[in-house]
Amino acid sequence: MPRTGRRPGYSDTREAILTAARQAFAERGYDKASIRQIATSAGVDPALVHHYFGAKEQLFLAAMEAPIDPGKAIEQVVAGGLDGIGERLVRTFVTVWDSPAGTPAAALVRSAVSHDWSARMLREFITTQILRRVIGNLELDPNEGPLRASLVASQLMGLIMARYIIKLEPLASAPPETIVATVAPTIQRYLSGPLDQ
Amino acid sequence: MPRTGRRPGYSDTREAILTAARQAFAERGYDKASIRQIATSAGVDPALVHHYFGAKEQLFLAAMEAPIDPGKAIEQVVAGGLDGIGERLVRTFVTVWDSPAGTPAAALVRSAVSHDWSARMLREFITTQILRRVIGNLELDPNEGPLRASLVASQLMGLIMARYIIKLEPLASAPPETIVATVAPTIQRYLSGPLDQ
DNA sequence: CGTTGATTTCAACGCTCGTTGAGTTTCGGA
DNA sequence: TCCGAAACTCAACGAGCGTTGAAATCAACG
Repeated sequence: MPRTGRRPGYSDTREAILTAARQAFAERGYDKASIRQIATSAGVDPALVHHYFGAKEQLFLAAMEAPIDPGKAIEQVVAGGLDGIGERLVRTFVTVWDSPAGTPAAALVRSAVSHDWSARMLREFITTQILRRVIGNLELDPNEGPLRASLVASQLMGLIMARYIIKLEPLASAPPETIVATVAPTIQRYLSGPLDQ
Repeated sequence: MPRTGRRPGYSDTREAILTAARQAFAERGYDKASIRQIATSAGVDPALVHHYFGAKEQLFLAAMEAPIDPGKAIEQVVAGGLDGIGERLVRTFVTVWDSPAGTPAAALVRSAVSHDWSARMLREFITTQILRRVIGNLELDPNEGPLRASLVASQLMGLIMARYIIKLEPLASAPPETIVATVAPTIQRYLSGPLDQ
């Protein structure tokens, strides 16, 4: 029974590592997530992780790459135009975050707070992948669009922090409908209301 | 010229360590801030930090203890009653965070995301030191009060994240008055408006 | 002036981490 | 069937961390 060398039969090790990495990054953030623990959790030697993905940063990028693609969700939300967009956005948002798809996103947020280039990544991601599309599709006034969009981002990031990271009650356990009912008007006003009232 | 032993003359080493610690915790969060680097930044040996404050957790507590006391600020904000509280709250909030007093608060937030008991601390702090006082002083309906308060917390935490941590533009460089004008109505509605519209 | 205690540094322990290079096993095409 | 490449592990390096115990120096009080 060899303890080293290639294993017999088909093997899905690469995906196993990615899955373990996503969960680790989501639960602990970039810095606290360790390659050694990711390897253990994938039933593998740490060196194998390095063999497949190279340095830790590249593993992080690989783990984030596939699962985060908000393109279709944004299109659906934005398709209906400004009317009722607050409700559609918040409902989609909470649905996604309450689902397993929220895991890698949580990883980005957790990492962004303590890690400099994770913060840069998140900023780039938010602006180029989300805000820009929203602004473009909604045809907002170019003078006000960016501010409106970043206000939306601030409320949604606060929702993430309160509900999923800090777990502030009663927000953390409130049913999705409560969140939608209370937060949607804020988003609606940030996008379509007068900015100073 | 001795390299060890007590230094001649008066010494404010204890305070120097606390100052360095506050800045380090604020810039890097609990985990990444290292005692060795705090010591270096205070011009001191790491062992001296331990001599004065004990373990790292106690140093963190000591660094947070004095500077964070929102009692008076809250009283002023709340004193005027529900009318116009959104504007007063956001203005006070931004003023404090734009000032040096924002440093230790940023430390708490940064640490809370990656560190479990920092998150617990921040949650306790927000609920007992802030939300409870706000709810009590404003005499909110006990059924709605906690939800209203945690919605306020979510928007304010999102503002922190977007403006001070991620530095999302144009929010990060917007003048305080813009923040007040745009965010205050949200806070006002969370506190005094109908919850579902 | 001598002694006690506070202040400060030094050297080291034990730990975890990311990363590396060499070695071992299996697969798959020629 | 052979052989190169892919998969995989082992052992180790070097760095940084929190923490510790002992020693050195100075201040203060009798």
